[in-house]
Amino acid sequence: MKDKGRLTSSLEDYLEAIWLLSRESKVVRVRDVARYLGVTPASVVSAVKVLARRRLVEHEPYGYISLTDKGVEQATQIYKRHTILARFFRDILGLDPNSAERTACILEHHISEKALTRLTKFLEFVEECPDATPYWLKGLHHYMKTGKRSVICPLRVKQR
Amino acid sequence: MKDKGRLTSSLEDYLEAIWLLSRESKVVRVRDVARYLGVTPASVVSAVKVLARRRLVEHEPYGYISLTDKGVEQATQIYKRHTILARFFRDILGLDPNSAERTACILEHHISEKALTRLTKFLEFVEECPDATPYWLKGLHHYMKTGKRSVICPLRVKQR
DNA sequence: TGACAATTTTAGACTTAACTTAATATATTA
DNA sequence: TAATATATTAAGTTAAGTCTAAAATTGTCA
Repeated sequence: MKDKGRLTSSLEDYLEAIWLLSRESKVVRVRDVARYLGVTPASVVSAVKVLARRRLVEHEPYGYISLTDKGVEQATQIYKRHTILARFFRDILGLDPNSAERTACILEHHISEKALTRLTKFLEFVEECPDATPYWLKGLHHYMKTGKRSVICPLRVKQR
Repeated sequence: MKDKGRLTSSLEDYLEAIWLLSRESKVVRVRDVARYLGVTPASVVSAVKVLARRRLVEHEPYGYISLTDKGVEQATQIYKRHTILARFFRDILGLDPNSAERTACILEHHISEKALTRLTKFLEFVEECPDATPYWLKGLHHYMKTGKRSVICPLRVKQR
């Protein structure tokens, strides 16, 4: 039994779409996915075939598409990658929401589990610490905007 | 005159390789690139053709490969993306050097200019501030390792 | 200098991925 | 049950990235 490796970006998009749609509609049809992703139904069918071969979705001809447990797990992971990245670029790096989203949409297919874990911890560290934005983060955002360090930040002066 | 859009990941790798090799060897031949990237010379030739069509490299048959100004500029950009990402994942997120490198090698082909700018500013903010590691970063690293916040960090307590 | 070795190029083919269109098949429902 | 919506299949396209094998060129050195 060979390991099938990671899904392609495209297949991840299909899986993610199915998952997202199934959270709103109870049932997901080929047509829904096609509309959502802006492709023809035929494309969805062949993608679904691959996903089914990998036991990520179940699909009987002319029926609904449903996720297996494995499928849900993997879709969840993809979506988590997406949200973590979006939050990082938006809340930490101060990218506008649209750019942050677009960035997340691309990078979510390429970031490793290891890297994601660190990013997650980072966000946790920032967002769950005090209930307000940490001083240093304010300093960062001020620096991003003005190029100057706020007085609050550099408590320590270059020694020598 | 249509815009040609971004290079593919693969072509970026070729361009980057040529640039890197030209910093050590004065001249770069097809063979060098092939060895460096682990592909056949034939593959290099067809890649170089594409790069030449885009005026990123110059190459007369059976001759050396050299970068145009545009090529240098673009290669430099790619490499910058690489180093910024590697530094971020290594120095900020505390990923081991190998993982950080691998992550950078992949993401360098996908991150947008906008996102990179922010990341750059972030590193600048951290690395050029005091001459030592900022308190909060120490706190972050401590948190990454132990899962606990150091006493230094949470000065502010949850108010309600 | 001339032949052998190394290198480069070309031609052709292969694989994979991701699509499409157009025809056919199945469901739904008015 | 006929019309409509939806799904599937078959076949083809485009593109990227690679390879092998043969041909062309260049470099070297006895």
